[in-house]
Amino acid sequence: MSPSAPPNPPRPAPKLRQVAAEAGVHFSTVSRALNPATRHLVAAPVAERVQAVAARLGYRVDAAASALRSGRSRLVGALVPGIANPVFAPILAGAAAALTEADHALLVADPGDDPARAAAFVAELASRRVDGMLLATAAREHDPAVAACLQRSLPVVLINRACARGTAVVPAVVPDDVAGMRLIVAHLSGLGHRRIGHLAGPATLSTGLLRRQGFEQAMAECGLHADGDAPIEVAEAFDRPAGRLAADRLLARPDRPTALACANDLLALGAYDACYAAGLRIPEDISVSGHNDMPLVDMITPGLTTVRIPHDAMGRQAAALLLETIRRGASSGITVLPPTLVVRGSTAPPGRRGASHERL
Amino acid sequence: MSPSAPPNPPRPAPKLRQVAAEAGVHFSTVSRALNPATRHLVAAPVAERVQAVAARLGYRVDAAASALRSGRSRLVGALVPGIANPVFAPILAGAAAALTEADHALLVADPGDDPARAAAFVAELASRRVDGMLLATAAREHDPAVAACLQRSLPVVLINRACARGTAVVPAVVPDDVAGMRLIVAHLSGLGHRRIGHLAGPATLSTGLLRRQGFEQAMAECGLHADGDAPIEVAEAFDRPAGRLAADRLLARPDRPTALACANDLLALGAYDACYAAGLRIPEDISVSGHNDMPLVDMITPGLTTVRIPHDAMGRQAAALLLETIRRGASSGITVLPPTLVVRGSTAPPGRRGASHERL
DNA sequence: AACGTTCCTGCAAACGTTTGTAGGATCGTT
DNA sequence: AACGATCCTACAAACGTTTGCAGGAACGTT
Repeated sequence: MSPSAPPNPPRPAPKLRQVAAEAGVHFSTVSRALNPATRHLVAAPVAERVQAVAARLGYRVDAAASALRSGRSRLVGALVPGIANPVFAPILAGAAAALTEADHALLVADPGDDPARAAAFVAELASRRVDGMLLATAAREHDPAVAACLQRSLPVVLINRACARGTAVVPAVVPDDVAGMRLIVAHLSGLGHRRIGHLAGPATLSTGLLRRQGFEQAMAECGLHADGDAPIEVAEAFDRPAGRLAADRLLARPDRPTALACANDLLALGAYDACYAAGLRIPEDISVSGHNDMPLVDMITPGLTTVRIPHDAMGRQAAALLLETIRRGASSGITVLPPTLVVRGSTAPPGRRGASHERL
Repeated sequence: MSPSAPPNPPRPAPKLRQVAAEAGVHFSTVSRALNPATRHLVAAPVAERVQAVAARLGYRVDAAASALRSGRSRLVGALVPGIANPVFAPILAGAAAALTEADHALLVADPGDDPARAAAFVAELASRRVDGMLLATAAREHDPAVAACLQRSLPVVLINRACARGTAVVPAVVPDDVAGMRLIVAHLSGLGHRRIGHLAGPATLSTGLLRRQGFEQAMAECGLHADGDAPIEVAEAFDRPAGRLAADRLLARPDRPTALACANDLLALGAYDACYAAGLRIPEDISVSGHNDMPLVDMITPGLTTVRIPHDAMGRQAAALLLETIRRGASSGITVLPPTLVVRGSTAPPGRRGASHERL
C-alpha cells in the first residue's frame, strides 16, 4: 500500500472541535467530558462516547491554550546549582518522578551559585507560568530567588536548604543535619577518638551552619569541648579543592586531630588529598568521614564512612509538598528527613600517635 | 512606611496593553518593538520609548499566549535514562546551558530504559508544544521515541547514541567510539599485552556495538586476531553487576587475558570485583581499562585508566545542533566528538604469567 | 501639482482551550 | 395537568499574544 517512506504527511494533532464533530456534541462538552474535574457535569453515556472518540483520534489537550485560559500550566520550575552535581542530580530525579506521576513536568534551570542569576531565572520561569518553584539554591537568608517567588506569590518549596523569611517560614524539605553530625561524632567517639576536627562548609548555607552546630552540640554531648578537642576549619566552598585547603590547615595544627568529620563528601575527598600529601594513611593514621553518601564514594579507597541522606526521597517529598501547596494554596511547614550512618573503611580506632612520622 | 510583611499585594504581571497605554501606542506596536525580529518595522524613537516603558514596568511576554499564537514555545524536551546517571547528568547540564543562552528552556523526562515509556513522553512533550527533542535514550534502530518524533515532524537530535531510520540519518552527537577503543588497545598493546579481552555492552545500544567493533578493528590493526588473542564477553547491561558476571566468564577462560578493555567504567568496576574475587591484583596480574571517565574513577584504587568523553560538550553541541535544526528546518548530519586517553594506575605491562597463582 | 513609493501604525483576526450563563429536556410532586 | 427542580448541553466570552492587512503620512519623482 504505502512505500517505506513515512506514509502520512504528518497531520496536525486533532483539536477539541474535531473530537466534538466526530462525537456529535459541542466542543465545550468534550472539554468537560475529558477533564476528570468536570466529567460529572456531562451524562455518562455521552462522556464515554466522547472519551472513546478522543482516544481513537489520539487527542491531547494543547498545553499552551490550556495554560493561557486556565492560568495553570502543569509545569514546575526547579533551580539547582549544578545539574550534574552528585547531590542535586538525585534530587532532580526524585522530583521529576513525583511530578510525572501527578501529570506535571519539570523545567530545570541551573544558575550556579549566583543568587542574582537565580532570581532572573525565577522571573523567566514565572513568565512561563510555572505553577510553582523548587529551589535547591537558596542561601540561608535574604535569598533573592525566594523573594522573587514570594513577591509573585508563586508557591515555592526549598530543598536541602532552609531559609527564614522574616517571621514566616518558607516550606522546605531538608536533611536532619544536626542528627547527621551526631551520628558521625558518636561513631568516632565510640571508636575512641577524642580529638576530632571538623571541616565545615560555608556558614552562608544552612547545611554549612547546621552541620557545624550539630558537630559542636554532639561533641559537647560526648563530653568533648569545642576548645581543645574540636578544632574547626571552614572551607570556602563545598568542593574538593576547598576541602584540601581547609584540611591542610587542620593537619598543620600543633594538636593534630585523629579524626576529621567533614561537612560534605566532596570536602572529605579534599581531606583525602591533604592526608595523602601529608603522608598520613587512612584510616590507620587518621580517620575521615563525609556527609551525603554521594554515588561512587563506596568505590574510592578506602570506602568513605559517611552519612546517607535520601536525596531521591527529598526530591520526591519536595515535589509532593509543592503540589500540595499548589492545590491547597496553603503552605505546610518544614519536612525533616532522618539520615543514617554508613560505616566503611575510612574510619577506625585511633592508632598510636606518631606512627606516621616513623614511616617516613 | 510599610510593615515587615510583603508590602505590595502581588500585582498581576503587566500585559502588552498596559505597556501600550503607558507608551501611547497600539499594543501590536509594542509587540513589534519588543521582538528583535520585527523591531525594524517600527520607527526607532518609538521603539526606544516602548522598550524603556517595558523595562520600567518589568514586562515579560506571556509564554503561554505566545506559544499558542506563534506555535513556538522556546521549549525543548529531553529524554534521558536516569537523570542522576553520571554519564547523562553532565549531558543535561551542557544542554541546559546552551539552551539558556539561546533563550530556550529544558523540559526533562526520565523514561528509564523503557522505549514505550519514552514514546509516551514524546507524545506528552509534543502536546506541550516543545520546539524539538533531545533523545539520549534511543536504541540502535527502530526506536519508538524516535519514530514518534519523526511522525510529528518534531526536530530531534540524538545524544550518545546513533540510530539509522530507514535510509535517512537522524542527526546525532556521539563520541567516537571506534577511536576510543583504538586509543585503549594501542595503549595496552604498547605496554606489551597480546591477549586482551573485551567486556562488551549490549549490542542493542550503539555504544555497545561500536565499541566492540572498534575493539576488533584496533586489535586487527595491532596484528592481534579476534580468534585467539581477543576473547569477548557481552554484558547484559551497562552496570557493575553485569560487568562482574561477564568478567567472571572472561577470567574463567583457559587462556585468560592479561588485560581487560571494558566498554564502560561501570563494567570496569564490575571487572575489579571479579578480579579481586579471583585473587588477581590490578595491575600487577591483570590490567583493566574503562570508558567514559566518570567522576571519581580517579579516586578508586588503583585509579582507572579510561577514555574521557566530553559529555558536557556533547550536551552543548546537541542543543546547538537542535536549535539549528529548528531554525533552518533542515537537519545536519552526525557530529562525532574525539575522545582522549586518560592513563591511571589500573594498566601496566603484563607480569610473569602465573605469579598470581603463586601468591595464593 | 499630482502621483507612486516607502514607511510606519492601528485594526482585527486568529491560536485552542476553559468556564460562566442560559435555555431546553426530563422528572417528580401536588 | 401544571409547576418547580434537576440535569444536561450549547453558546459565547475570555486568556494575551502574533501577524496579515489596510490606511495615512511623508517623501521623492515626473
